[in-house]
Amino acid sequence: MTHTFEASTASKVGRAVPHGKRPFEADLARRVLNRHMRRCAAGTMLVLEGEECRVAYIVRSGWLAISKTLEDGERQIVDFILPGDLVDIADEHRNACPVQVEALTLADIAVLPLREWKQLQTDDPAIADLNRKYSVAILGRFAHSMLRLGKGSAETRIAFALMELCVRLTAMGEVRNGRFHLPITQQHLGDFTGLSAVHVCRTLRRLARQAVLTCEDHTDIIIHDMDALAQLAGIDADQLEREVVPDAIGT
Amino acid sequence: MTHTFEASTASKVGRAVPHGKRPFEADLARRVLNRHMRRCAAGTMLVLEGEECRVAYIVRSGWLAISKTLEDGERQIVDFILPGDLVDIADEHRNACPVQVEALTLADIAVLPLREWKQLQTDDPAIADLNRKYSVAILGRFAHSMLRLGKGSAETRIAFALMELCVRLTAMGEVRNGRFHLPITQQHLGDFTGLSAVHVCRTLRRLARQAVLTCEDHTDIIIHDMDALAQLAGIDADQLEREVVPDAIGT
DNA sequence: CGGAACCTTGAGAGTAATCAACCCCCGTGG
DNA sequence: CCACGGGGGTTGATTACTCTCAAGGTTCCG
Repeated sequence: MTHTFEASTASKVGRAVPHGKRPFEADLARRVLNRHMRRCAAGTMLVLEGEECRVAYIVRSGWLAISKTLEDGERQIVDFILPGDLVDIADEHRNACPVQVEALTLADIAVLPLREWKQLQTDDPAIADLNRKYSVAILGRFAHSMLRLGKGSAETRIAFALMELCVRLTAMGEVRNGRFHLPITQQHLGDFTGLSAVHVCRTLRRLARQAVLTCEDHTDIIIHDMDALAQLAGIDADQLEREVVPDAIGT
Repeated sequence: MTHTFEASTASKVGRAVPHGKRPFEADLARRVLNRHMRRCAAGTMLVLEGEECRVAYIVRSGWLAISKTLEDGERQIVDFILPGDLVDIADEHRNACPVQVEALTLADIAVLPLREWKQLQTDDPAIADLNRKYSVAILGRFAHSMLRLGKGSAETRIAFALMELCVRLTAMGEVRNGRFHLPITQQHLGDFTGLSAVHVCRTLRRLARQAVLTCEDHTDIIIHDMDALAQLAGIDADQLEREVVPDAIGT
């Protein structure tokens, strides 16, 4: 039973609310969360499209994906969920969830029944506030993604996806010298950017040839020239952080 | 002063909550809304990207677009706002809105300061509930749009866009025999589907040649074969309604 | 050692963008 | 009344980007 909500995660999550308030670190929240921890293998489906969903997820470790599938099987990843993130897509008023949620890596997740999750927000206004920030951040990410999907070239989309992940991981303290771990395949990146895995590969190689970034061990990304990447993505890194990272909202 | 929130609109909006509850028809709501009515010419920018936004909009008549622009000027329409819809993108915690809101046609809009909007929700739980439904609907529309933008062909995207609008307009009673008014240019449709205006035109003509639909007067669409359109869009019309129309959520 | 999953690269095909010309409709002003 | 201009829409020709198919490479693991 190693996967409880103790120090390491609590401090990481706590960073989401910098100025002294750390909702998920509060005794109450930690106790509730620990009661619902669950470990999921990579590939586990947490919510299937069209099935009902009456729980909220708070991720302690591992990456999740929220995705949606076309009738012919083509899949679009709508959002990546990183450690410390909150997934609140449940809707008590309907019995069919419009999206799918799956674990991309081994993941430790608190699975909160909707009632307890609401209670937690009622009991601790800071948690309600955090929830609002996550909603705002996800809307920001959606708008950005739609813009790139609709009007961006392959280079723009890849550059943007990497910048978004880099900015979010930076806020979690997971980036050192422009280097971060990317525990997903090129296929996943393609499902997120609307490109084929083959073209993701080509685009990454082209960026590497331009000395913008390097891929290492197929699992790490090192960004050498953030300005060039921002130029390709068509966004300023600071602005992106404000619009996409819950930690940066309202501070 | 013709643009007050009286019978015609109130009943249309009221349809959003079928079972006897009609929040925007209640005396209180109507009085507050009428105090803030504003008429906007086509092309009016209500919110600029990057500027602060401290108001909510409730549309009485006319179409709006929520859009986002790339540095090179390419624009993506993220969502269309129809009569009776609610736009609540304001965030009291930051001073830069991530998207732009503009009137596509002449429009009558209630512009509610955030404080009054919140008060209204506090005073009338039915309005708070309505707000939640609109949030859920917009998320559903975003997920669908992202899927089509990422993985759909031009035909799929156009078919989906028309189906979404048809379904939403049907819920408002604005569709008769598959025919509805589309007060936007092909350029707008292109900005929404991520296609060039030229290719929107070609695709519409192809659909017309296949007898799926007809365009009339450049402003009306008549859908002859909804099943074929649904097939192309990759979605069932009933399912789409449940996921995209606030009226249909939680009923 | 064999297999599986993923990455890489090349060649060819297909889709949508761009450029360009023309049309139509409509409002304006001579 | 008509000439004019502007905004959309339509169509064709050409270009460019991305997909698909295919083959081979690497790493990891049973």
